[in-house]
Amino acid sequence: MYYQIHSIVDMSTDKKEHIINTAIELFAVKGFEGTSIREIAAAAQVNLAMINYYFGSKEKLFESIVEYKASHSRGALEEVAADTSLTQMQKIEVIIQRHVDRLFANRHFHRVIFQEMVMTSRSALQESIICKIIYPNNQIITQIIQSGIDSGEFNRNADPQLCTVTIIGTINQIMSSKRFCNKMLNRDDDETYVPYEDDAFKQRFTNHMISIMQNHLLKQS
Amino acid sequence: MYYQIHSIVDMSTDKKEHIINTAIELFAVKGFEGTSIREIAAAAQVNLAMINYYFGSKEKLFESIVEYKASHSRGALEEVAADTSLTQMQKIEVIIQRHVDRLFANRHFHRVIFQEMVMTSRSALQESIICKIIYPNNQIITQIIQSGIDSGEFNRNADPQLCTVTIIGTINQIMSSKRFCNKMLNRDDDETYVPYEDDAFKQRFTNHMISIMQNHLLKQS
Amino acid sequence: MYYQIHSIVDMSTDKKEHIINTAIELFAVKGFEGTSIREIAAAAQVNLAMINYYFGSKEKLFESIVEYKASHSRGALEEVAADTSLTQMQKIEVIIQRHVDRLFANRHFHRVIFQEMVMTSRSALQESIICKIIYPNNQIITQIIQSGIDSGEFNRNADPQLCTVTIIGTINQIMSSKRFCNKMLNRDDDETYVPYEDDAFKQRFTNHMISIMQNHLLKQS
Amino acid sequence: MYYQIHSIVDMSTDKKEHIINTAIELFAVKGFEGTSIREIAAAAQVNLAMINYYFGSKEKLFESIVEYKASHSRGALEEVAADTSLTQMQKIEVIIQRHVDRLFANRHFHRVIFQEMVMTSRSALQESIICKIIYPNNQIITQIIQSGIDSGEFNRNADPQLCTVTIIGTINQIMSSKRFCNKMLNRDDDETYVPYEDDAFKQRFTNHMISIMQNHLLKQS
DNA sequence: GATGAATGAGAGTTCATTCAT
DNA sequence: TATGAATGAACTCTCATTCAT
Repeated sequence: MYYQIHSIVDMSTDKKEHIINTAIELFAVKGFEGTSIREIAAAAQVNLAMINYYFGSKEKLFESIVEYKASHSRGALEEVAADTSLTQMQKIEVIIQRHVDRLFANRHFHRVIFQEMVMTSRSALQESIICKIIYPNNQIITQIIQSGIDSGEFNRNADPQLCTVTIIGTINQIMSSKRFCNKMLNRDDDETYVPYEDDAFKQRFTNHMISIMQNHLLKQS
Repeated sequence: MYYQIHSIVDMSTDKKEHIINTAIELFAVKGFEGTSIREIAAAAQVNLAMINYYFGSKEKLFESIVEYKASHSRGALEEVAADTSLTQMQKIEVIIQRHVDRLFANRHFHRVIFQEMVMTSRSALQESIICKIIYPNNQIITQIIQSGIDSGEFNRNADPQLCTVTIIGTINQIMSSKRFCNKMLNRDDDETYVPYEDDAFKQRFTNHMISIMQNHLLKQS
Repeated sequence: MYYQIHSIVDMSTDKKEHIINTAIELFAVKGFEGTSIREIAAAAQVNLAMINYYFGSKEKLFESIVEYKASHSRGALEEVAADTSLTQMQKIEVIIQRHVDRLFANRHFHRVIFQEMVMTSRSALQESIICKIIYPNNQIITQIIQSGIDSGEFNRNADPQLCTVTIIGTINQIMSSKRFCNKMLNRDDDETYVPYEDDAFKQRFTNHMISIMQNHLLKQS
Repeated sequence: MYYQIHSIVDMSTDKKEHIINTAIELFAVKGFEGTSIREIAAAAQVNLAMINYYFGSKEKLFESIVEYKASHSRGALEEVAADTSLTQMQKIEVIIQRHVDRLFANRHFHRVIFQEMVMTSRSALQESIICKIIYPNNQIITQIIQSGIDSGEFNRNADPQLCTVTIIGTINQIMSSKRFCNKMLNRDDDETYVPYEDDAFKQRFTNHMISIMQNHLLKQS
């Protein structure tokens, strides 16, 4: 009986997570405005009113998604940044690698976040996304580059802020649309090809990013 | 009577353009889903039914926007690509410069296009955006880089397709959100600052992009 | 064909009035909160969206009712007040007579207005009801009584403001509930008896009101 | 164990009263329809389901309020009516005085009752309000007046039933809306003025009511 | 006895679109 | 060509209530 109670408590948490994960997929495909809570409820096979019951409103559901994911990914980059056994360039390399890994694996969620960041309306959402997710991560990268410049490891002409923009902008561009990605890679004839699931492409992309940053940041002998 | 018809045609062309320009601004601010044709009609001071009458539907209005803008910007890059007096690196530099210029000047329109490209639903829109606007431009850049590699001007390890992604991804990242941009530049305390109107920032950004590509593409002596 | 067009234009106005009249009856029976615009639409046999199309919102529909009725009843009392051929007491008598007549005839509308005046929430509605309908009428009565006192026709101990409250409060009490009214008159056994349609009762009530005010206002010889 | 049960019973009685008092205040401000049991539960800091558990439904909660208050105020008027040391006029004076006192002090509750009496729907509520609270009180007043007429103390032309309506109608009109009241008294500029808490106004109002009834009921020598 | 979770019904509102003229 | 009127569908959200524990 205790276990029964326990499992029900879990079910409640599970249900929330279940709704969140369903919502992420739908938001990723159809956008925030384009997805109705009716669809989410239907897809998650829960009552329509449950969503407002749990999250309060559609916007708050979105914010819950942001909180949920932010809390699950926090500390990934800090660890690397704090690792004194690595050169700054090595840190950048590891961060690129991990970032690409993470985004390829969570591409649905990432697209949701990216879409809302791009949207000018719904300021509250944009604000929380930028402040809670995007900016903190970017700041870590910027500071590593700044440290590299200060220590003489990196080219003093490099622009730390814009280098960060290049790193995440390139990744975001790749993530922004499967169709765009395939078109660019001349794979648009193959509907079934998903670049984000192709390890070879992931390696190729990671190499490109690392190479770009090495060439730009490192002093040339 | 001929003149009458003619003037009416002109009037309706003007009206169409007027609606298109109004719609671009609203779509840019509130997104496609977030903007109702009621709002567009009100802002353009035309009858609500006019819009469906002229464009058929909301989606077709959007496609008209794409067509309209694509037809107005076509041939800008081809000219540069065909200029035999320039080295491939110089072509890249010019293209970066012009692209940044153009996007900063038309940032409202650009954001609309970008938003819809990111959205996975509304396939028809995405298809036409990618095929009519994004891909042709990218292809030109990719081919220039390929030519540079083939001629030995560029590093043979460079990845032409991903280099193109880096160029437009970095710019898109900057364009995607004023708030993000200001946050990155530590200007988020100043609500009135619009980076896209700041020539100094435009220069700084252009320099960064050119520098990145030079360091990456050019062989190091 | 011209007449056809004309009749259609009228239909539009008619439809608005039709909706208003339907809404008055429903609001009177079930209150503002208790009546859904779905019910109003069904009862008026118009499309649900029409109501918002015409009136903007449920609250604005109510305000339209107030405006509509206020504009139809304006000037009824002013005329009496301005009639110099009458003594102040005669004016009061005529006003009581007409007020009772009017309210008995429009008891549905009156109950709606009264209900919302009593409701503390929905301040905006209350405000407009009091300022546009109740207060102006009351002010006229108060001023007549004041004039009577000033001219020596009325007892100087009378309280003009509270006398007005007595006049309209007594009528409102009678109008407030058919069931209450019948209970008071020991007619609660007869479900079909509608006091507001009984001329004998109307006369009895009018006489009572006039008698009360005569005894209170007129100096006793 | 007995004590435990006992204490729980006491607790639940307290809780019931607590809920009732919270509900009275909310109903008075926002009306019956306008107040959700969620709000009541939140304001009373009890579980939402508690209210249905204790009272069965929202309507039954309201009836409980009526019962509760009716049982707490019963016998106030009977006492006066039965007092043989008073003339009928003195009884009317005392009743007016006490009634005004009681309503001014319990104006929140009174407004709830009055609102629901005015509402035509929810017959059951209206029925119990009229039968359990309003009618019994009114009947006492009516009978006193009838006794005065029969004994020759009062004017034989007076209408006992309608005189009762005038008494309670005037008071209800004053109680129905603070805003109306202040507007009538030319105090609508002062948001903070609460006439029901102003002893001077209470005296003025009581005097007016007594004066009206004296002038109307007493034979003029 | 007491409660958090869950639900179906219905609320007001807004939408893109169509129709009659 | 141009438009005010009208519509049906769908939206988010809140409601009173119930149920399993």
